[in-house]
Amino acid sequence: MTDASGAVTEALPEPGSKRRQIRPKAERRQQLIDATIRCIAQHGLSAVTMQMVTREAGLSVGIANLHFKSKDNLLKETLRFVAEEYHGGQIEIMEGGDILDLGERLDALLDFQLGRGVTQRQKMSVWFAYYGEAGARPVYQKIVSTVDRLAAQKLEALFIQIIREGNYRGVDARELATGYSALIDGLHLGLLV
Amino acid sequence: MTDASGAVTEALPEPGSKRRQIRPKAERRQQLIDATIRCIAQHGLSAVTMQMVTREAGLSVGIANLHFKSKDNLLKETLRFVAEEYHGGQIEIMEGGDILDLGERLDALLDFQLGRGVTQRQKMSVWFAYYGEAGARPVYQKIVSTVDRLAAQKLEALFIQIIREGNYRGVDARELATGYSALIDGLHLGLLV
DNA sequence: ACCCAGAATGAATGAATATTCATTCTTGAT
DNA sequence: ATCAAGAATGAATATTCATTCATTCTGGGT
Repeated sequence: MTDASGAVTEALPEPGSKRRQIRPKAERRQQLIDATIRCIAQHGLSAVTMQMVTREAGLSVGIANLHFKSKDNLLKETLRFVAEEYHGGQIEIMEGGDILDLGERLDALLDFQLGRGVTQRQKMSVWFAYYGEAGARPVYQKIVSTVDRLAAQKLEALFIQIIREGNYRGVDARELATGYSALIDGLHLGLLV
Repeated sequence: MTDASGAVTEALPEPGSKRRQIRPKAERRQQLIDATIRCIAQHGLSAVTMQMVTREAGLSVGIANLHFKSKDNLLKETLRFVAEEYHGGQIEIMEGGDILDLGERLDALLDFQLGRGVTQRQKMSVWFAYYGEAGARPVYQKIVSTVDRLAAQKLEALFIQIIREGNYRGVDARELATGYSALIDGLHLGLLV
């Protein structure tokens, strides 16, 4: 095919190229999960469709059911990814040996929890979208609560250390951890509106 | 019609009666909103269907579109109802003249916010279900933020009074109000999982 | 006793969407 | 070069669901 000037067109694979690319399974899964996150953040969990997600990922509809077996499963895996990433990051900070001072460690935790990029904001949208459905979906509840409980334990452990080190009296580490978590969650929620 | 004993049956409209009842518009609207709240709490916002809501209300499918013009509108009105009830209750406590002692007033507020019946829990589910979608739906955001802002102002006013009365130093009422609200929201969230 | 405004019904319609699968294409091994 | 394995595609299918509307029913007014 030639254009008006007679030059041969369609030479380089431009952005919207239809060239079929074969990539390993793991990469495609992540690509689809990332697309799902963006779709949920932008359109809301209840408006997400398979077509939407696969288009966002630049792939065909069939592929989502090839790598995840259903829409339900894709959503579940997306929640698992976000949950593990968020809580995993916290846990790494809390038990990581690279920061020795406890005060600094708490600062780093706060920084991680409240630091905000577009991506972070998107993940929070996803997080709360699932919270909204958690009451009705035991599967979601289980994923969230499993990973949540672990982070809560680490946080309590951190507070226990801080209390001991500072010789504070009359403070219950568990209550402190609960309150701290609730406060952070509430602040996140406020950022969404 | 008579049964074996000769007595006249079908006298009283038993529970599952098919007898068509005509009721004023306002009553039907509330009936449908209540059913919607229960459905969202039980099945999640994204799983709610018109059939589900009308069956829960014990009415036919057509009626929802008669009183609300669409599903979208029914959901919007349901959110408005929950938002106004929740924040209206808070505001009433905060500016109500029936409790004069400020400490007691704060206690009453806490009681209202954390007191828990089944109904309260259901409403919380609804509340957070909408939060999850708020990022994607300007309409929801507007409803929530409008009513939210007002409650935040009243809360700040209450804290200003308390700070003045107690002669506390170095405390910012606005920050205190923000933190208090976030803490309450976070605790509610925790209760859902 | 009769009417009728409008409340209520639910089968039918059409649009949206998850899922399937026959086919096409890519890549690495031989 | 050729081939096979399996990754990717997207048109077709089946299902689910919001919305419509022709029809039925109710209760207050006359």
